[in-house]
Order: sequence, then C-alpha cells, then structure tokens
Amino acid sequence: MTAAFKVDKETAAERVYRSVRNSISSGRFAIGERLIEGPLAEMVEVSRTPVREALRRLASEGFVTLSPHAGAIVKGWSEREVRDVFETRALIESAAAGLAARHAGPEDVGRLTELTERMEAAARAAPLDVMGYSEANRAFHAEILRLSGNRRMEEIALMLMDLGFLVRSFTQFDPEDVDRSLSDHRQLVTAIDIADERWAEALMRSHILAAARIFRGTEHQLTSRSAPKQRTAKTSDHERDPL
Amino acid sequence: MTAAFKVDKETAAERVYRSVRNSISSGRFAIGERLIEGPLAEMVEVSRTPVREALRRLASEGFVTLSPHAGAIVKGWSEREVRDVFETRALIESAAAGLAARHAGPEDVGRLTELTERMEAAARAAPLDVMGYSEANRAFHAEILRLSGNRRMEEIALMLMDLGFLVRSFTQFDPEDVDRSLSDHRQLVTAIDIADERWAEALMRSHILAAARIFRGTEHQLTSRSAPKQRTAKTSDHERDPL
DNA sequence: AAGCTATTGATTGCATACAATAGGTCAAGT
DNA sequence: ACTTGACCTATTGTATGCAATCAATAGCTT
Repeated sequence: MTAAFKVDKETAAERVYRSVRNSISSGRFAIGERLIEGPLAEMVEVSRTPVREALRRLASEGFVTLSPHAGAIVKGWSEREVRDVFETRALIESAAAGLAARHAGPEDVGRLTELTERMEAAARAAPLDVMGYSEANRAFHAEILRLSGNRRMEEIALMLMDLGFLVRSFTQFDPEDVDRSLSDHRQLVTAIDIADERWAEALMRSHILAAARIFRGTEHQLTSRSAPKQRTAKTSDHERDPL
Repeated sequence: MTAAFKVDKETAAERVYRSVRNSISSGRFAIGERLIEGPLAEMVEVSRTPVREALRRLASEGFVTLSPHAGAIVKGWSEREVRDVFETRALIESAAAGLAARHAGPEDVGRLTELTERMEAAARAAPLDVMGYSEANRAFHAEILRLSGNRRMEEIALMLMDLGFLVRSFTQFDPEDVDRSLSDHRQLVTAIDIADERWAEALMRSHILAAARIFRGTEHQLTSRSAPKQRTAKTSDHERDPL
C-alpha cells in the first residue's frame, strides 16, 4: 500500500531500527521518553511486529531500556556510565592501537593518513563540520581496530563508539580541542608507521581519556529520571578513579 | 491448554530463550544445525512469535547466526574466534583485577576466599565436579569484575564468559591444570588483599591465557561448516600473536 | 548433455486479532 | 481528608493467518 515499487531488499524491522535509532541520536526522542509500539508503528507505517523487533534490538545495544510489561524508554546516561564507557574504550582501543602498530603495512598507513586528511579538511571549515569530522574520526578509529586483527575487540569497541552520546561531544569542541585531536591522530599514524607499539598504545589511551574529559565538562542533561537499574552492591559504591 | 496454573511471571519468550540457550550449550543442538521457528515453537508449546524473539536475542549474544530470509543456525567457533575471545577476556579482566586490587575491602576478600574454597571442594571430588567448579569459577571472576567498579567492563566480560564453549574447556582439565588454576585463584586473592595492582593484573592475564592454551589443545569440532562471515579485508589476514 | 527458466514447497517476514498485565481513577468507607 | 479497593483503560505479550522470499527441482531449449 505504501510502497508501489519493491526495490526494498531491506526488511521492515531494519528500517524501523535505523529510524528510531536516528531519532534517538539526534535527540528527536527525548531522554526519558516512552516509546510506545502502537504510535511508532503507524508513524513508520508498519505493524507493531517489526517495531517490537527493532525495540528489542535497540535495547540490546543500549539505546533504550526495556522492562517486561512496561515498554521501552529512551535511555539516559549517568556521569558514571559515560565514564565507564570511555574508560572501556581507552582500554580496548589502546590495546588495539598497539596491535595495529605491530601489524600495519604501508598501504594501511596510507589509509590512515587519508583519513586524517579528511578530518583536517572538516576542521578547516568555518564552523567545524561536525558530521564530517565525526564520521572521519569514526572511520579512523574503526580502521585501527580492524588492524588489530582481533575481530571481537573490534566489534565491542565499535559498539561503544556508536552509543550516540559521543557524536554530541564533538559539538562541544573548542578550536584548541580540535587541534589537539588532530595532533593526536597524526602522531598515532606516525607511531603505527614506525611500529612503536607502546607509543601507539599510550597515545590512544590519552587521546580517548582527553575526549572523555571534554565530554565530561559539558553539562549532559543525559541523566535519565528513571531510577537507574538496581544493584545488589553490598560493597561500597567506591569512588571512581581513572585507569 | 498446556499450563493449568499460571504462577509463571516470566514471559514465554524468556522461557524459550533459556531453553534454546541450554540446548545449545549442552550440545543438544549440534553446531551447524538449523533452528526452524515452527518446530521449535511446537516443541516448547508456544507460538512462533516468542520463538522469533528468543532467536533474535540469541543472535545478538552470539549463540546463533541469523541471516535475513534464511533463518538461524547454531554458531560454531573457529580457532581464531576462540582466540579473539580469550585475548579480549585477558585484556578486560586483567584490567578489572588491577582495579579490584585497588578497591577491594576486607569483606570483598572474604567473599573471594569463600569462592576459592568452593572451587577447591569441587576439585576434591573423585572425578572433578565440573559443574560445581565451573560455577564457582564464574562467580569468582564475576566478583572481581564487580569489584572493578566499571559496570560496562563487567557486563562485557560476563558476556564473553557466558559464550558457552568455555564450560566445555573444564571437561578437558588434567589434574595438574586444576592445581594450577586453583593456585592462580589463591594468588589472585592474595594480590587483591595486599592491593598489589600490577601483580593482580599480571596474574589474571596469565590465568586466562593459560586457560586459552588448554582449550586450544583440545580438538574443538566447533568449526562450523557454514562459510564464516565474509570480510572485505584487503589487508593481509596476518598471523595472530598474543597480547 | 548442459544450461537456463519456471514452478513448487518450505520457511521466514509481516499484519492483525486476541489475551493478559499494569497503572491509574474514582468511589466508598473509616 | 485519607486510605483502600475494585474497576477500567492503555499497552504489552501471544497466537494465527497471509504474503514474500529463497532453494531446489523439473522441464524446456539449445
């Protein structure tokens, strides 16, 4: 009824997934907002079934929380959760950078260089081309993860990068933040090129923790009002400290 | 019709999920086997809908692979994938052990000690009490992850531990493997007790990599016959080397 | 005989109808 | 006024039927 021609090829659930995911990332769905299957379904003009499927997937990837008979609400991020994500990224991606330095060949270094150039181009734009910068940045990190040769690490780190609140962090970048970020990436390429594993590791760790610091500075009204998942935690809710 | 009394409380999809998951872990569903919604549904006596939901979830957790119109097959593990998992565990759990050493209090050390005792008890059984040992071992690692204070790391590492092929590794333990494993755990408790972060880290890393070595020795007819996911990988499929 | 095409069967994807549950509202009693 | 309890509605969970898709196979053409 809706689509006269069927060049679709992609399943309806997939479309709904991407649609809702975008609406969440772009903030069109607010943080504590409840996502009700019925309205969503007619909004995208499919039945509730694929919508349910999409919501389950979004829940498994951490975009919504989903409780048995209550439905889905857009997940917020406490300061602590954000910190956990950045520290986990720092751990995995620094290891990956070290492995990449061990494995990378000239053509790999070429690809990385090209990506840094794309980032520099996006940075030269009058107001920072946030999307362009963000995408090139993601591609750069993804390439290093790929070069690590450990697909499991790659998959996990990509998931952490795609959580959505990261994109917004770039909107908060000062010019000097951009400079530092670009410098980090250039140095990383060098470290990988000369196969200095320890340097690559340390650079990646400090690069990510610096980003965490910037992000942390910005007030993120990300904190959801829904009670954060209860935890047995008899142990002290100890104060956190960096890796 | 099936259940006269409804003390259920848990959704049907959940039951199906657990049921299928167990059948996979216990090997009752063979490695390349196709899981067809219809038969599964009448096997568990529910409709296809919750079965679909369970299969999607199992796919997201890596127990089955799921292609658009083809359905689900229980996933096999190549030698490489197993290696990737163990190395990722080594990375995350060693970091967690270091953090645990920093954070743990006396009561935490008490809990860990208790768990090592449970493992020793299971090890004393005439033929190793595999389930008991395995569960205590999991609880021990889970406790250390919890003590790390990073819930994201905790969640990821738990997921990697629960992939199912790990349980079988214990069935291959020699007496001396058990001894070494027990010794590792005892030393870890000590390292955490005296807050020696570097020692705890190193112990955990070697502990997990040793387990990987044992597992690797056993022929795992885990390799699925279905073609492993294609990968663009222009880069050399470089030989792997440990972290 | 080899290769291509059409058809059929099995299975997944989607839609819709129905059942069960949770949360809120209103009324009655204390 | 405040609590309590039964209903009532909105929403999720499940069942079932139909459409779309893929794979295998048989038949036709060359």
